[in-house]
Amino acid sequence: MQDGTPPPPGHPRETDAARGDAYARDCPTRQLLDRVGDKWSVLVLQLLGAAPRRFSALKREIGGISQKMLSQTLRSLERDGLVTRHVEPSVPVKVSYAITPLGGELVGALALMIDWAERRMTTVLAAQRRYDTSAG
Amino acid sequence: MQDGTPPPPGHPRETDAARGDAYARDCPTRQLLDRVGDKWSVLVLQLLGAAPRRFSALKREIGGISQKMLSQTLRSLERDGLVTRHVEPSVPVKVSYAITPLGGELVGALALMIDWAERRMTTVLAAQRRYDTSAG
DNA sequence: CTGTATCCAAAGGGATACTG
DNA sequence: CAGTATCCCTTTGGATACAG
Repeated sequence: MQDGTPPPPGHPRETDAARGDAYARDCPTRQLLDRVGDKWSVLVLQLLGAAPRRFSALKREIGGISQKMLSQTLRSLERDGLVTRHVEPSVPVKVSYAITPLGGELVGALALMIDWAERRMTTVLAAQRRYDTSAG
Repeated sequence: MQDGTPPPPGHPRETDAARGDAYARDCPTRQLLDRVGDKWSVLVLQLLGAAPRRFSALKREIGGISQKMLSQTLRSLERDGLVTRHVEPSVPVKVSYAITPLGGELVGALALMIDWAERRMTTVLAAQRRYDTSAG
């Protein structure tokens, strides 16, 4: 990586050589994906990005998510400062979640990726089939 | 989801009601994250997005990735049509990987997300610390 | 209604050894 | 050099039961 191959843009510079494990671990992108690359986070963020919702509404709309995972995902997003939690002290209790400004930013930053997925995933699926049949 | 809460933008419409598991499974975003949300794919895509590289170069630059995972990640990206593999029949053999136009598109679509991560992950980390100390 | 706790199966991923 | 195969530990996440 010293003249022929330019480094990829947008990474923590490091002293460049001298260590091998630098690139992966300080990488903010990896830190982000460690948190929202799981099975449900982006889905929840998107829904909350459109409008605040109750726990049960999220559960119903996502469909396929377990109570445990929804709870866990929401707690994680709350911890990250991406969503807020509001408890209405009624009986039974009502809890609603909303996106924070920071979370809204992230949803915005994910928009292009989501767009790409919607336009191109069929192409990817097709490539897979080609690969599987020709090499399979 | 019929008047008060608008649906989030950019999702497969469905017949809307009648099934619970719709939202999650047809979602192209989930399909994408299932493939590139893993530990190494985005990192590899970024590197190859900047310039083609040999297997060993990737291994060295990423540092922390095992041979097995690099191989597996590259195979998966190749299968998805995001990178190409070129074998130079020398002894020992030299294999280099390059991004495809489709893969380049994806790297572009991820740019905003990566940008956000680099600008905001410290904020997220701070939020986590606040959450952890206040809630104990 | 909104969780938490437990149990368990499956997937992810590292270390190591081996191959062309 | 560029993989593949194996072993094995860790993590993820679903099902279920229970609680405020």
